[in-house]
Amino acid sequence: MTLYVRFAGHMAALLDALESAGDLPAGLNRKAVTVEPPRDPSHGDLATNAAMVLAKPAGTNPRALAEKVAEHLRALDEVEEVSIAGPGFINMRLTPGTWAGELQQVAALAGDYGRSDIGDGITVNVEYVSANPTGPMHMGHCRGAVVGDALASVLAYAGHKVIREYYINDAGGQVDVLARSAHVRYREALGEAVGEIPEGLYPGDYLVPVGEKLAAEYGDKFVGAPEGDWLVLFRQTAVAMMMDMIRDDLALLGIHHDVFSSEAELQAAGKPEAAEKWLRDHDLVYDGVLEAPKGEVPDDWEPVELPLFRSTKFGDDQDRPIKKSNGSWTYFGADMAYHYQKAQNADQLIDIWGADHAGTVKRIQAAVAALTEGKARFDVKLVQMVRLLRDGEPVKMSKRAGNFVTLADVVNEVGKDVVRFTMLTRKADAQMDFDFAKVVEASKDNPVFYVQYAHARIASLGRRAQEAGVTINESPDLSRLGTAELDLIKLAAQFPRIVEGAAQNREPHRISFYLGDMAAAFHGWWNMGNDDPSARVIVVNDPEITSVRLFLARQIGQILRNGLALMGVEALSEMQ
RNA sequence: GCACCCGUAGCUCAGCUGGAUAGAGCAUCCGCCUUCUAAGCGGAUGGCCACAGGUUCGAAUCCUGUCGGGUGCACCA
Repeated sequence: MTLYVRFAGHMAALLDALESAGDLPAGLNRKAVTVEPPRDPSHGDLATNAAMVLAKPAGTNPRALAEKVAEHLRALDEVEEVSIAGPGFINMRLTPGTWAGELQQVAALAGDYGRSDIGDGITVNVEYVSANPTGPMHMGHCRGAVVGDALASVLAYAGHKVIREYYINDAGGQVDVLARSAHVRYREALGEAVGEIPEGLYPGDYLVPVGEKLAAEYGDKFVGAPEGDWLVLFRQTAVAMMMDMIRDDLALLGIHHDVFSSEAELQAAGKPEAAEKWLRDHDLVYDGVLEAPKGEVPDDWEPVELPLFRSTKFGDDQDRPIKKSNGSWTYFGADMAYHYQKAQNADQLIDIWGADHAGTVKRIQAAVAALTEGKARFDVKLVQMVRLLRDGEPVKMSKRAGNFVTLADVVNEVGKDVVRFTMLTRKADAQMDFDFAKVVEASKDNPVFYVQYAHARIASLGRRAQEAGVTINESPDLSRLGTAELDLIKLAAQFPRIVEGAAQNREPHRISFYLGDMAAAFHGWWNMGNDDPSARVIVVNDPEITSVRLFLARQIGQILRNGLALMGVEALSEMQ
């Protein structure tokens, strides 16, 4: 059991004791009680706000209550010193042995140090990427892919059951365009000079193999045939091939989804109809006419009666159509049914979306709230755009010409680990620059490098010690840990809390920031050896202190590895 | 016009789901460094947390309004 978990337990037991002694009324809400490291380390190792939070409901004053709490805390073996400060903070300093014990925990738990059970086995469905199956993945998809994947890993590590899901938008107009584009390539494969790809179709070369496959399969049967004869067939083949391509792209990033759901299949199975019926029965869908849009009204706008979902009842500013005037489902209509389906198999849902879809968040949240009757937690994480730069200059892209920067290009140029780490160096809802030059820079400014470098340094230590001829004691005497070492352990001990925070807030970037801090602290410790040879890890004439420091360094390395694993980044044993 | 995201050091960004004196890197200034792994190290300067109210023991954090930036706004996905 890790330290913070244990102290949460101490706290609960102590409050129970105060209750039964009559010092505290029973049944107080303890949710706001925390045991955390104070911001200012000079206050101590741990601090609790218990007295301040509970004093008022208990009808007493914080200092008096703090005194009683402190009394119990002083009785704990692990606690060296307790003091009451400010408005009623209770600060604790822990014994060096407690920190040494935590270090042993890292060694004992190894890859599981940081694992948590706060998820309590809850099933969370994380839907991410869900790029339209009309071409290879480009950099616009990359950040959401990485954030979603890392978030899924963090949630799993924090004790959730996680379903990684991809929604294939294979039912809308854009896949018909894909099929038509494929038809042009099909004719081309049969020897026709098709010239330039017509405006409005997908011009990319990646459809050439699709045309070839269709030609091989069907010969010239559909060359002059009406669209109705081949559209569905071509669409299916093209979508399947696009999905293969996308899966390959994702694999380059180390991303593998558990479930791929098809919008077309969802519709074929009548899921939207079922959702509509349920909503109509609950008076949440009605037939109505929307007002003309505010702001710029499109030229072809005309009032039509459509089946509308009452999203305004859930905070949206307009009711939303679930079907088009031609009778087919809107994207939203199908998506609503899709979310309902996901909610059947999961307790909580998370969608990772590009920020350009921010405007549609409310309606889908409204739909999920309606269909699950408010029972399922549902978060939409918006991921902001990434600006691609090369030496500070924006990389020009034109989607129409088909020369967008593909994900594969970027991964091939800078590597999977650099891409993944960099995508997590900013919180998801902040815009980000991705500079090809900077992300591979070997300097302190580049967190990717800095963290890897720390890990590589640690990895090299065992080797070094051996070369220096120092005999290493694998179970060293940890009472020889000094203040600088204990400070490192204190930061290391926070890793489990960071994981929990990242999981609860759905913010995987916290892991990368923490790893940056941990690496910086390690480098700082290491650099002490520059000025003072006796502060080095390897002290040739003192095998015991060398063993102690090596043990510590290895556990730091373990934590860096655990954190990097959550981000899907491999830890390097040496820098190239 | 409306909605959403954002506004923290000169710049790029953190800020642990309300805690004590708001942090890091870069830049600037001052020292040091030829090494247990080189791609540096230590220190200093720098803030009305956009602004104004409110909530409470306590606010960068929550609420309301204002200003400023970004994005999106019928049956497109």
